[in-house]
Amino acid sequence: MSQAAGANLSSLRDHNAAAVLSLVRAAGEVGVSRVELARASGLTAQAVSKIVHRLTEDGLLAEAGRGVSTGGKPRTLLTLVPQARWAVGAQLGRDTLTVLRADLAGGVAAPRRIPIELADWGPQRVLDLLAEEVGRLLAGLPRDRVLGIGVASPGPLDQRAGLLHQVTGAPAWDGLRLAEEVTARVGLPALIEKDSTAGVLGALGSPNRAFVHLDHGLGAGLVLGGAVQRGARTNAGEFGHQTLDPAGPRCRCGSKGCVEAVWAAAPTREAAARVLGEGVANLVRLLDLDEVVLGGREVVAAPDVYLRTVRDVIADRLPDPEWQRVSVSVAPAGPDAVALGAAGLVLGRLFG
Amino acid sequence: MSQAAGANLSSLRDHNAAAVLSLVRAAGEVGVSRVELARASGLTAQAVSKIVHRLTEDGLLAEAGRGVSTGGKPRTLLTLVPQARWAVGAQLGRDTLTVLRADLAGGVAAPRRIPIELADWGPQRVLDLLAEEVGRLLAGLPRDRVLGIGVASPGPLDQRAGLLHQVTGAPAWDGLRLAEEVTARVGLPALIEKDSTAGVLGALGSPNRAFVHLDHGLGAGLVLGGAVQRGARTNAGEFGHQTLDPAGPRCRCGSKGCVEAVWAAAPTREAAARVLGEGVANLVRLLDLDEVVLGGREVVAAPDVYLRTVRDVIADRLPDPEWQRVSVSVAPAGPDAVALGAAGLVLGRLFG
DNA sequence: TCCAGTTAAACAACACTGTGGATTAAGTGG
DNA sequence: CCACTTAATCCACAGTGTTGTTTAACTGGA
Repeated sequence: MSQAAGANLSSLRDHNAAAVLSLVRAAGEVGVSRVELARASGLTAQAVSKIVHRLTEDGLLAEAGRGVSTGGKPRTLLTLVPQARWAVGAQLGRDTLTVLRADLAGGVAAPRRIPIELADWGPQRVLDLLAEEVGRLLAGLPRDRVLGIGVASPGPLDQRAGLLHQVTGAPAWDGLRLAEEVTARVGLPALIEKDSTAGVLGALGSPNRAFVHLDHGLGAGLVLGGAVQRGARTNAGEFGHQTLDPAGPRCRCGSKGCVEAVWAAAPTREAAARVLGEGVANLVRLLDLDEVVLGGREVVAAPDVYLRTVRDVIADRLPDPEWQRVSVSVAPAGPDAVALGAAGLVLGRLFG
Repeated sequence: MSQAAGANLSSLRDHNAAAVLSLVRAAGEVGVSRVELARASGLTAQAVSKIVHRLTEDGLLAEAGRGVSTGGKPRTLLTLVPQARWAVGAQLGRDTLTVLRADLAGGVAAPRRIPIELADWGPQRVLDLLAEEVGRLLAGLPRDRVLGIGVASPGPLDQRAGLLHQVTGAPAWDGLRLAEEVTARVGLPALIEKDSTAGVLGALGSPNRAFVHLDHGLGAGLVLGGAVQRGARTNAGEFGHQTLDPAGPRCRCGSKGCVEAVWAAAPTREAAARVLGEGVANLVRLLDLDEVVLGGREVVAAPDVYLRTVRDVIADRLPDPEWQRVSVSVAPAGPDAVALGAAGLVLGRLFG
């Protein structure tokens, strides 16, 4: 419909390599055999054999023991070599800069959270600090094993062009070519992403899932049909400004009764969690999700309240047993979820 | 992330053929040259040449005049041969069966709307009628030029498995293997789709768009990131059951203040359209859409009211000029939009 | 201990994809 | 008439996954 892009033989090779790599990653530490890869990918055994050979030569895969025999030669198990490649992930928060290194398996190394004043300090000082931290993070690592850096930022922004729009309350950052600036400073390919969207890439999960980000505002990162959804202007996920109650309080966006405004005005955390639950139930039903991951500062502060309440509201609002099968969880990486997702954005290119 | 499917050389060929075909379709009756196709697809001129040759032999493309010379040999323009292939589209409505034939360019031939009683008549009678109509529709057409039939139905349903769930108010249809039944009766490959989702395929459009379907209920069909979104249980688009006002009237789904309930309770059509506008504004903002198409019986009855009001509400709710660029329109195929989309589902396979 | 049977993985020849360089087709303009 | 330009094709080729065959490694019964 849109991306009528042709593919050539090297695209084909890369695509299949990514498919195999992705399947091996999904298998985790247990490993998978070549036969299983062939069956799951639809490729022939011979093709898998060749692809695995190439990936092994590149150091991305390794053999890890054998499976049990079922009457013949036992399967040779393959696993990812997590530390064959790295990606840097960063989150520019209003008052915190988070930086970390992620390996191929999504493992976090050397996470750091540094207090900053995003609005007051302005881009130069913050980005210099970022570069310094990245330098520390990559000290001693061969540069050709570092795929790049992903930077998550509050929106709105232009993800494709790599530039920021008017970040609320931080005019100095307006129009900044963030991706270019970062590349120039740290010497790595840089990608930028809205914080809530980055969050959804922080861990593997269902092809139809959302990351609900409770920080200063309310945002959502969406993976639908197996693909990250950014929308026409790369600003999808404005979950917080869905009208939930036309009689509700006025929101900073100008409208009345946005989820975010109602949530912020709730008298107790329990009540706020119920409001969130309503919004999440809407989301689940509209997009037919089967997984919702909660993250962000507010969730980290009170994971149990949010988890329990959101589950309750969903059970209440979606009584059909078919719809009950929605996994609601808290992002395992906790306060690093968004930065890890930013790194995941970079790693994602290897996995298709 | 999910579909780690491998691809082989024939997938590659089909993919590129679809890409080229899709570009030619997008060019419309003006036509495109091979050089332009090469540039747009990223393929080499030679590859495009070969692909066009194959497609021309299959009768799908034809040369249609020459462009103007820019100092050298003028470009040979290519266009789709619309009637090289056909697809049948059908919509099972509660009180109407719509059947039509669509060509490759999305042109409608021989549309028919027949009064039925979906719930009372039951599957056998309705499907026999469908088969009869399809027979009439395809009389004299070589069968190998008919790609298949798409059938749109009220949800919920399992699109992948091709079976219906409990269609509200029509228990006789519950659990019916609709795709199989249709194939058995009309002798064509059959695909099924939720009516609102089918609607979004009724015409070409933005890669991030929604079809908002106002019929007995309110549904939405979503194309995001260039792909139709069906969700985990292939029931995405439950737009009507988004809570819009917790103090609103009780909905047939059990919740209170769903968009659908508030909409249905509106005293005037103007008021109903405003409610719809609120819901659409939520949708646009959440998913960052740049195109919304309105369709369904209620819209056909009063297109102007809905069009104007929805545009007004969006302008009001999304004041940022960046967000203003949302095209709101009424489905050009009018009452045939959903059936045409069902046919489009089948045709879509040719275009990737 | 041997050996037929079974399953996994690799080897070898091959078909078919798009690619790159050279060639032909069909115009423009002096 | 001819140099020049642009479009499209011809031809040899590199590289992908595929098919058919062979080797590796284990099970289990004689």
